Amino acid sequence: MVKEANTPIYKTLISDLKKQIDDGHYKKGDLLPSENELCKTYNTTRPTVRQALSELIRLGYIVRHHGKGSIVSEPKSGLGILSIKGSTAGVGKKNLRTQILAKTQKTTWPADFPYELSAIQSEAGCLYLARLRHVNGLPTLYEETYITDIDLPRFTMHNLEKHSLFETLNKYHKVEIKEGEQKIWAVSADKNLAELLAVKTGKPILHMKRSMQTNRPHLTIYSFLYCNTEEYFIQDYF
Amino acid sequence: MVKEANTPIYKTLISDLKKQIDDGHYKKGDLLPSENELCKTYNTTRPTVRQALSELIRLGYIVRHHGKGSIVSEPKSGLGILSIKGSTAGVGKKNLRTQILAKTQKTTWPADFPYELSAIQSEAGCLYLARLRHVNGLPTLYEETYITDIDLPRFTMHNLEKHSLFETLNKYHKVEIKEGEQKIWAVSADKNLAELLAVKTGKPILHMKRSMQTNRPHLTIYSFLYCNTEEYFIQDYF
DNA sequence: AAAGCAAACTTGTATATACAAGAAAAAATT
DNA sequence: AATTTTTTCTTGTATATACAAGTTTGCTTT
Repeated sequence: MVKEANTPIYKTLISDLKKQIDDGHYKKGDLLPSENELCKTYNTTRPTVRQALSELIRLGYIVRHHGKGSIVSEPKSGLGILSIKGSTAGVGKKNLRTQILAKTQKTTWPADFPYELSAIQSEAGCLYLARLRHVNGLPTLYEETYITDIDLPRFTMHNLEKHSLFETLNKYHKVEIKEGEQKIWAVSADKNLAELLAVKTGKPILHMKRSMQTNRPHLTIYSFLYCNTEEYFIQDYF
Repeated sequence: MVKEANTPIYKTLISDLKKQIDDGHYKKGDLLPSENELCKTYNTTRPTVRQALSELIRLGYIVRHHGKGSIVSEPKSGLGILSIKGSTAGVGKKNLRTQILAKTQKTTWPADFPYELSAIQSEAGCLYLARLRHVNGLPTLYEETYITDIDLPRFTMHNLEKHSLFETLNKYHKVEIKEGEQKIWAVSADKNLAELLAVKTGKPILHMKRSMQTNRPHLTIYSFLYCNTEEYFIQDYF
């Protein structure tokens, strides 16, 4: 990446420290250099250093302790990942089959898309896919996913039947979920849903609309899902 | 509320502005007073004002626009906080009434408690309360809460009708949610639920079981809730 | 050796100031 | 009247400094 001359000092500091933490130069529990040391290194003053550290706190990279210093903390992993669980235990890979109803394809955003899109996002278009997850042979979760199509070359060729979407995004494109928001409803299965999930019309179905920000600017993942929670349930961490 | 003399200026500013936004003095889309105006009002300097505004951004209360000002936006509450939203906008404090069905009381953990408890937690016992939230007069969310009873003196006396549980825990006991886990179902309203939430038996109801770790060791908050999502929905951030 | 104390760190809060850059309003020009 | 320019107001970035307060270290005293 070409660094612009006008990049603010505090932003340089943020990316430098982030990189060093990601690369393992500073590990979990390590103490970062003190604010005054960072001032010397970057030839700047404490308010500027603190501005950078505040951002790292927000991102979950560090915690600060009064009188002690900045301690590297675990970057939250698994954030935003939903898993299907049974009443006794988790659902293993053997019992889970993913059926692709619509292969990953480049399209334009739907006209009635329920989230506001930035100009850049609209311009970029999106990748769309629809999947149906079967647990022990039972269709349980229907999910439609929209991903901003920014800098994801050849993403459509990945086989998302065997590997999870988030795994693939992370492994091949270094995309990480930073934060997200979800809206949750309990709805009645209409005719379409009843057919998809093989339940009777009127059955309670869990419905979620989710938007997830990533470490890549403008790359947002949107997910709309319906889940039959009769036998299993949805679990997530925050 | 008794204000301590040593409260930092920026914290006063945060709570003042938060209050004015919550109370509707500043509405969504409104422009907050400029940083310089706030400096005059609070007899302080821009860095201090900006420290407060940064926190309000983090909390989702405002967005700042270079050259324009600070614009009030919909507050996204903190980690683990669930909020009830309507299809058009958030549910304001005016429209939300909290009815206490079981006052905060010290008890032992239920025998059939669905989460594993550590020895220390079992020993400590728990505080229990049950609440029913009405939105625009409609009973919408029934919630049972269990809190490990560790170092929370006189917690039972707080009035949780007017103030949120998390606010109270944070304000008076400096308890913060660090991380959590939630399980989600869509269930059918049984007779009991139907009566509580004033719906017909069989209506789809959102059910969640949540456990939340705090910054205090062993202090875990458990919440079991049922929500009628016909008119409103549940929203959370991660 | 152990306890208590002081010094030397650390981050937390705050003042005062300066200039850059984006946005909007006012003034000047066409 | 419409357009352009200027001014003014806004937030963004940064320096320099000061003292408060929590934590650790090492010294001093017992």
